[in-house]
Amino acid sequence: MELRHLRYFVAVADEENFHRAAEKLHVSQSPLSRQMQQLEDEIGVDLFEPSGRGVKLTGPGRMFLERAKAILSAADAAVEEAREARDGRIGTITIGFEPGSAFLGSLSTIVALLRKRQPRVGVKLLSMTSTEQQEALQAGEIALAYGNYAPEDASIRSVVLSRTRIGILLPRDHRLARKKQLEVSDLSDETMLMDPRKGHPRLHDDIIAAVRAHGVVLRMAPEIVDPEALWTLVSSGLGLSFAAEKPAGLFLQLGSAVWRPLSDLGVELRDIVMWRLDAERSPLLRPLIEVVKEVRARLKRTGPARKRRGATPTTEARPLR
Amino acid sequence: MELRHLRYFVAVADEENFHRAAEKLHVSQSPLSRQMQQLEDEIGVDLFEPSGRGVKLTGPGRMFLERAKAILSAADAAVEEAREARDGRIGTITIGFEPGSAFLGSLSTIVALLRKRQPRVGVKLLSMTSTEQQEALQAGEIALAYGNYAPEDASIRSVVLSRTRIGILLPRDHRLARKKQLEVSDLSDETMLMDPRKGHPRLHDDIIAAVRAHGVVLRMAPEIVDPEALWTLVSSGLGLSFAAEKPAGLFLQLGSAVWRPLSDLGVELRDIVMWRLDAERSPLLRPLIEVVKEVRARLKRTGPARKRRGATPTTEARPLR
DNA sequence: GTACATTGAGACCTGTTGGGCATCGGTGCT
DNA sequence: AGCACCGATGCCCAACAGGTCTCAATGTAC
Repeated sequence: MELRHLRYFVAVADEENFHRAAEKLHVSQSPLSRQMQQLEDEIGVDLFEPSGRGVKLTGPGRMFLERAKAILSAADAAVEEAREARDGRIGTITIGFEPGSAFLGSLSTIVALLRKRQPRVGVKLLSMTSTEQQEALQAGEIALAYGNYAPEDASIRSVVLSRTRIGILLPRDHRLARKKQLEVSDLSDETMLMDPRKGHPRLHDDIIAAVRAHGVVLRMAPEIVDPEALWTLVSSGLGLSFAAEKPAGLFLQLGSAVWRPLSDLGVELRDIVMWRLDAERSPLLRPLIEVVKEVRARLKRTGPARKRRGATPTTEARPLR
Repeated sequence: MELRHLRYFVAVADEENFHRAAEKLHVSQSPLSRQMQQLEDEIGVDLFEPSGRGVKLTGPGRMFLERAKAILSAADAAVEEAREARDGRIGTITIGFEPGSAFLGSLSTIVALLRKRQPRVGVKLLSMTSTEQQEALQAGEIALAYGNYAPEDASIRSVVLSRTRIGILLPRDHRLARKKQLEVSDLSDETMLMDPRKGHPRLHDDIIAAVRAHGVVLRMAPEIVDPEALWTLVSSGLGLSFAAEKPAGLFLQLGSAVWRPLSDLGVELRDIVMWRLDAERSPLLRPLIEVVKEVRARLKRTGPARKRRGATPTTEARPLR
């Protein structure tokens, strides 16, 4: 059975007359008759019965007519949908992001802006490490990556949305809390809480290496299994923790811990958006990349990528998660 | 675009490999490639893109795949449904009935029994006069007729389910109410209420003719527009009315009117089921006809078609509607 | 009732096209 | 570098969709 059979069948059923149906279909009556016989033979059901001049549908034929019409319009819709997808009006975009370490604020701004402009384009977010992001980008599994590390690959374009200093989260009544600004050497006698390495292996390693470069060996508390607990543990005086300056906002209400910049760590947290160069030629992804560039321009205007180190410290901070 | 294109497309998309897909489809790789090119050309969308060895779907291709699978299974379902309809397992049966005058009790029994045995067969009830029934039966618009008059046509088979005497409905305190049994001549001085002729033209005419045969000319009240009001009007003493013995059940509670048999009217009300002879060869209708015959047999057993005239009268009665 | 018009089915022919075979250029794996 | 495998392409053939003509059946008009 082919769609041709259904198209012919619908025409004959509508006209109840082979000649008129043939005319409408721009074929002659004879092949039309044969196609209908073929259809009836194939499904083994009589679809038409003689009726005065012409034919009319049998009971099963009436039911088959409804189905046939549905199938034909489904076929038309499928083609139309494919064309819309080709033009980027519909589809699904998959974005890989490093959880927590990314400024989800910017990511959600990007997604919200895209949804406003391309409401029929779906967005799927996948949480992954920066290494996984590179692989997924190359494999085409994600169209956009949102994280802290841009690859050197020339086929990957990256845009830095913002930079954030990494400092230290410490109890309000800790002796170091009196200093406006800390140095790595200050940490040599402290117990450090670190959240699990597997979430951000590279950032984790970079921090450890930067500290080691200062000749400081950190005393590490056992890895925190539940990163949500980090702030609470710091507040309780169990240890200090590295943390980004920009807040996640969730833990600020508590106020029993404060954040101080680390002047000589040399590691900063960056929010970077990455995509494959060839993505810029995709009708589906072009609007998304437009949005990313606009968001970057907006951030540049409001706060020109805080590059001045040692600026006013703030208690606004969040754990590295 | 034909279903073949979709079948091939689904196979290639599933296998991500033209050779394997061709093998599965029992064609060679070459025509498969060409069919896919043809499909892409027709809808104007690239569905596949090279990927290592083999191919993989593009974004639009993935969306088209879902649609294609849906269309193919819809086509299979349509064929399966047509076959089920052919075998009478599904479908819709239209029944024409004379409203009110039919013992709807038997009709609903028949329908209920059919629904139990063929739960996927729908029943559509159309209200019509006996004349309309004959025409609709012949035209094939209804498969079954339920009414008071069977045609003489040899191509129509009819089964009498039950017979009911026609008597008189009269106020409880009417002088004739003292008699257990009335005769047509008793009506000569009475005002008769008749419901509109158009509902049951033939029954109406038959009664008039039977009365006239006794030389009695009825004094008629204006035709009742709302047949529901008949019982109330009789109770109010505005006149008498012809009525069947078997109750509709609705008006019996009132009790301010009674029913008496008319011994010499010679018109009785019959519940008859009719169908075209060729219906017995229809797989859809055969179970229905089976049910009708069973219901008749059951009625024969319980009350052998009350043929004895002048039996015990009853106040159970209903207007002729 | 007869003559006529119209219907769908069937025989026959033709042109298109789906399918097979062989080959080619390209690509990933060893 | 060699090899195996991939999809694309040219060429051929056979199947079949479609056209023309005809026919038997069935309504319809007179």
